[in-house]
Amino acid sequence: MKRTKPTSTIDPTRAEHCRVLGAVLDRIGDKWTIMVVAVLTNGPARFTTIMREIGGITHRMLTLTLRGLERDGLVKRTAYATVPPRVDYELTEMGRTLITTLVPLAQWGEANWQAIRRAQERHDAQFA
Amino acid sequence: MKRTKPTSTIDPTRAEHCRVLGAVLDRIGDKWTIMVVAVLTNGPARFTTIMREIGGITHRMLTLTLRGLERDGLVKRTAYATVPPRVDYELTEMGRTLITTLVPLAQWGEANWQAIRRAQERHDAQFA
DNA sequence: CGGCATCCGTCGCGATACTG
DNA sequence: CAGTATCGCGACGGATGCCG
Repeated sequence: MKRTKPTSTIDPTRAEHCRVLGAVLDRIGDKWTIMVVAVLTNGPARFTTIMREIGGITHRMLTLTLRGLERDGLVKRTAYATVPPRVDYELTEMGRTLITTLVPLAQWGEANWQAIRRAQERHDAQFA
Repeated sequence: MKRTKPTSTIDPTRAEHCRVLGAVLDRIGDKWTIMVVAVLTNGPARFTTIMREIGGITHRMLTLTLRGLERDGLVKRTAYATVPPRVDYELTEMGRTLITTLVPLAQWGEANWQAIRRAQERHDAQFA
C-alpha cells in the first residue's frame, strides 16, 4: 500500500457531519435561543410571558431571537389585530424535533459537570 | 387547587435541564471546540497536525481551544522533551462520550438544513 | 514545533428611548 | 403589549512577533 500523503486521516463523512454540526451550533449556540425554545416546549406563549419565564433577557434580544427562530421555520408567529396587540409564538414540528436531539447533550451535561468542575480545579491548582 | 401566580408553567426539572444545557452549549458552542474534538476522534494527534486538518484556525486559537479542553478534562496533553518539541493531544474517556451525544444533533442538522434554507428564503422573500 | 504576549478590528448584546 | 432604532461597551478572535 502506497501512502504518499498521510497528513489527513479524517474520513470525508465525518468531516461533513462536523461541518453541519458546526453550522447548527453556530445557530443555536447563542445566548438565548435554546432558552426560548425550552420555554416554548410547554406550548404556545406570548411575548411578555416568554420574557418573564426566561428572566434576564432584554426586550430587544427576545425580539431578535424570535425573529431568527421564525426565519428558520422553528417557531411560528401568530399576531392578533387586537388592542392591545397580542402575539403568540409556538414551536413548529421541526422546532419540536430539535429539542429531542438535545436531550442526550443535556443528560451528558448533568452526568459530567461535576467531573468537569473537578478537572478544572485540578488544572487551575497547578498554576496557583 | 389554588393558583395564585400562574405566571410560570415551566416545571423545575425542565428548567434545570435547560440551565445545564445552556452551560454546555456555552462551553462547546464556540467557533473551534467541536472541530478540534472531531479531529481528535480519529485518535491522538499533534498540534500542527490538528491545525492542518481543521484548516483556517490560527495558531493562537488552537492553543486556547486545546487549553480549554484540557482544563475541562476532555483532552489529555502529552509533551515529549525532545528537540524539536512534540506534543500529543488525545480525547479522554469523557471527551469521547461527548461526541456520541452530539450525533443526534448532527443528524438533525443534515435532515433539516434544506428545510431551514427554504424557510429562510420564504421568510426573506416577504420583505424583499 | 509548540506556546505566549500584544495589538486591534469586529460584533454580540445590554441600556435606553420612541412608535403603533 | 409588541416592535424598532440608536448608542456604547466588552468579549472574542485574527494577525503578528518573540521565546523555549
